Amino acid sequence: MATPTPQTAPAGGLRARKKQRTRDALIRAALELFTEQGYEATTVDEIAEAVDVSQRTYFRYFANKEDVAFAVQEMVEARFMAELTARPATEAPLTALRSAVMVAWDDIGSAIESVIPVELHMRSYQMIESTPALMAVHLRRSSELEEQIARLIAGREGLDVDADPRPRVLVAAFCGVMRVAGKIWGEGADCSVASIRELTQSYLDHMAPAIDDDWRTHR
Amino acid sequence: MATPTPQTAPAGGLRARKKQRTRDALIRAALELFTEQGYEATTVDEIAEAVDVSQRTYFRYFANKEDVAFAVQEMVEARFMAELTARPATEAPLTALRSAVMVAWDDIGSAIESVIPVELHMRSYQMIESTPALMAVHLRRSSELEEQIARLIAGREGLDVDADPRPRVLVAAFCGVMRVAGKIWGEGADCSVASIRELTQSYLDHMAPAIDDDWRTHR
DNA sequence: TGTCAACTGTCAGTGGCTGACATTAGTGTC
DNA sequence: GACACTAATGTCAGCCACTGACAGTTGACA
Repeated sequence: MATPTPQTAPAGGLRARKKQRTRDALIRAALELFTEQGYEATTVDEIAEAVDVSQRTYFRYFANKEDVAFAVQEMVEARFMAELTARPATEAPLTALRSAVMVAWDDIGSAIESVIPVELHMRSYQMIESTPALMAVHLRRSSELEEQIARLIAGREGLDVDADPRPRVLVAAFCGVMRVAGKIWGEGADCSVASIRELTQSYLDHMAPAIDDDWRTHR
Repeated sequence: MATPTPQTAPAGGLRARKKQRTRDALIRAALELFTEQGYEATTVDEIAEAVDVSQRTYFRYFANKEDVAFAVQEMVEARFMAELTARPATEAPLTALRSAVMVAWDDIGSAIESVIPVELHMRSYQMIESTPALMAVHLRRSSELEEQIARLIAGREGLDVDADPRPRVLVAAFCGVMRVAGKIWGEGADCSVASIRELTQSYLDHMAPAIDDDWRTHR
């Protein structure tokens, strides 16, 4: 179960706070090691040692070696889903998705900072994109999120997600475009939140035109 | 299975034929074990033992435990890419993609049969979709294929895939929709090639309408 | 303060995967 | 057919991810 209180909240008693501290330390240490010497070249023992806990303890916090790399990402996704849920039902589906992303990008930076430096998160993102094993997990996680989004969209529109293909189709197309934007961002030089926000906007603008039959008439 | 193509070709010398036989046997044994007792519950030792080779030999044919599950899939993808390459450049991008898929589905069955029973491949597909570790690899492989397709489409249209976002955007949306179709097929009861072909067609038809702003005006 | 439960460390063991080296078995040549 | 050459395979040792079992430690709470 993910920590329900990710913010600077007092977080219950001493035991709970200690746990949170260990978890955050493991994330920080892991990401630092991964980005510095590479994911494969880093052993779980090293991560555990850096935080001064046993390997066994690491595996009590994270199910496997990959999971720790997505701890921050999980926060970001939760934020997006919250924004999407909050969009008014009067908005058209694609408009709601688009707005939720845009709003989410605006305050995700500070949320990340509560666990690790944003700059480290940026480097981690690039590392994920360039590490096959992590890329695979990243994509699977994305597809699970995709399913959640489709159900939410279907709910807004009063549709049965299994009977009407449109929610899944739209969300698949939307997420596909988002993934491309993320990839291009990772390859680029500008590691700012502003740049990914802008890229997202631009790519979503291209969605409808790209589906048009003939690209040659309107260059 | 009429075998109109020289699929049963002599394939070089004895050594080469033996190698091919071992490889096919490993695939068959692995898929049979995976689908019967589950992917995780099957060890590489079991697969190797079923074919009467050493574990080390298995790893000389396949880089890891996952790879063997995608050997047939790889054939299918190659077939699709060949069809896509063969489409006339006068076709609009989405039309070419669509046509290539449709043509490919038509004769993929017999190509698969040359290695394993189609029915086993169907069960394997479902197993992949329901095994997280394999699903992750499946998605990564798909995204790599996606990149190839985008470059091919860009080439057809005389565009720079890095400068013009439309190829990647279209392909991302297209592949997203294809993936949803595959998923729905895997969940359904009809395990025929005809049914996935039909599903694909139907879902692609929904693509453009789904992107429209308002779903309520044209139900 | 003492009891309980949560957290952690240690240890042993399984399974995926690799490098090194010896052995076996097609291939081409005389 | 004997012979060297080399690809394919088997064996073995070892690393690393991951897990179950058990014991020790430390917050929580009456």
